[in-house]
Amino acid sequence: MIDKIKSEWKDCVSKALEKYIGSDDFPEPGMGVPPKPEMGDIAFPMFAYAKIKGMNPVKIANEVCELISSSVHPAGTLSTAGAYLNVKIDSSSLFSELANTIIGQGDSYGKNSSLEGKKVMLEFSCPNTNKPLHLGHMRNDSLGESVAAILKANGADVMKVNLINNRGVHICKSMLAYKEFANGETPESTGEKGDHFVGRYYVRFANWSKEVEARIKELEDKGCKEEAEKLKADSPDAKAQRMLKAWEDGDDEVLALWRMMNKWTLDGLEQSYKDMGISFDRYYYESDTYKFGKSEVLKGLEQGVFFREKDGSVQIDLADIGLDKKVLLRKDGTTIYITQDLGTAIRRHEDWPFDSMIYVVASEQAYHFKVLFHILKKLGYGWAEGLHHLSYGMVNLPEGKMKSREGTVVDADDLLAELSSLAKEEIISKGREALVGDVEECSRKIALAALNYYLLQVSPSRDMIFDPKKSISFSGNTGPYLEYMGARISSILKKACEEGLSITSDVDGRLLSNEDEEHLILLLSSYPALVKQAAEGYDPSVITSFLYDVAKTFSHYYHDNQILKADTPDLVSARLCLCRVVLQVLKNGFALVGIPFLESM
RNA sequence: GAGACCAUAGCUCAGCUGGAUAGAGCAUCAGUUUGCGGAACUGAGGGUCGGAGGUUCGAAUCCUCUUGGUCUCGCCA
Repeated sequence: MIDKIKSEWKDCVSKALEKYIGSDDFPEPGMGVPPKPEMGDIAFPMFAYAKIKGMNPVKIANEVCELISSSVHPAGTLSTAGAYLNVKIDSSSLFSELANTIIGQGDSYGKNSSLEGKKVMLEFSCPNTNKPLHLGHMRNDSLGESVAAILKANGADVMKVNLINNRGVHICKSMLAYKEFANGETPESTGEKGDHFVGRYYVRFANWSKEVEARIKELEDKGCKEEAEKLKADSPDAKAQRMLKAWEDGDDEVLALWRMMNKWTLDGLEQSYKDMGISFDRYYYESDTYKFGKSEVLKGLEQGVFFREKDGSVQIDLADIGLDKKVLLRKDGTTIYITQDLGTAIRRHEDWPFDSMIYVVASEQAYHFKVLFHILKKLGYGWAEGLHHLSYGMVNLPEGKMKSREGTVVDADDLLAELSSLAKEEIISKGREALVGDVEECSRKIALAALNYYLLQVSPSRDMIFDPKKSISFSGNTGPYLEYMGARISSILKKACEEGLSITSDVDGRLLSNEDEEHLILLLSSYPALVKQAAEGYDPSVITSFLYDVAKTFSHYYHDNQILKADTPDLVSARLCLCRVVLQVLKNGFALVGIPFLESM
């Protein structure tokens, strides 16, 4: 609706300029937004025409303004400010139509069909089965889940997939430590969450390995070369390598242990996903795809896309994209990371022929994806053109980077629990337990809002600093602030119902004529275009900043204007209707960025 | 050495398809409740947009160079 008005005005200005300049050979008028709302809603700078006419741009603005004003033009008021031609849209006259649209479409307001019929596969999270999720995964998961929601809102058919990294020598490490030290304990027997249980053994392995390394060095220093060699041959790392071999050879005992521990971790991860409101449509496991990747590489070798090095390894020469050679199969024929990813990509396209596939993966893997996409194209897969790496920066702590060795990794479950308990304290200190009903559930939803909003409001490409203690405050520009606005509006609407007022869209929109009201109307009507924009850039921050803008404006409005006790019944109705549509749009936006809506908090 | 990404207020971040006086939040200081939720609202101080050139009527935004940071360039994943 607002787009239509804008383009009408653009045409109008364009036509006026044509008349004024006396030819149609001039640049299209640029459109912007004036710095202050009272100056208008659309701005047309006239600088570009100064040169053509050889005239002062301020004069041009004034004369074009007169030209338009004196003839038929779209609804709105023209004014000039320096070299700018500003249009003030009569937004209150838009309100009736806007309110009808929003109320009529409800949860669908903002959705569009620009990606109708497009199949988009979205890969994110991709944990390994050695350890629980940490803060880095949370950024990944927030982004993945949000981009999926945004693409869906644009009509795309989205398939969310997770690739579980459940094979390799690192997996052997936790298994080995378990075998060595567990004495048969299980997550059930210790009451631990499965992923944390397995993670503990992974850490145990690292310490064990370090101890043995130290002992080897000690022996070497003492000159006991033989004993040192003996210990080295039987070191934890050597054992892990042997276990990997046994595993790939199909050793029953190793496989049984792997299945058991793998399940423990996956059950734990599943619980975390559930807590974080994350879900997947399909899981892929590296254990299933690596062999397929190998056969694809061998096929490519036959086609001459790859070559076999003298030592027997299979490689590709990437000179055509300015890169070096890259190994695809080791000389012993075993696969590496990229081999598996090749197999996984091809298998996925067979399973579900997507138009595009987005990998949500940290920016440190940019090289990997560049090579991967290139190889798939070389193999002749046309769909490889639709592959995209949505790269995001690291999450660092105020003290610096997270390091598992130094124990500074922020655990996802712990963080969520900490945030929930902060929220709970807040609820209790305000004495709102009775109001919110299920305190635990409400706290969790506040924690999720805080987390998702914080993670999504930063541009994906940037590294970010996350201070678990300070960065997530519940006041200011935060997820809980947005939830709070939702709760307050809900509360007003509830009160209105209790007072027997009906909330309809059949109101006189012209009564909504103060600055905040006009601003809100324009904001709400711009929402559908932003949903589209967010999808084009795979960028949830478009939505988060919009939501903040709406909440902030409403907050100000609400503070300065009475709603239920407005001067006349008609004004009460109009304002209630405004509340209702603001709430609806907030809710719709929340759904795109992982902010749970709360009626009370 | 090569490439990618980043640099904006004390801190955390917006703004970047070129437009008017560069914006939020936190922190600091000062205010606002006889009103529907104070997790709120208002105001103040705080900036040579890393630096230097260039393009342009106009540059935080585009180009070049430069400085600093992070990451990558594994037969690890």
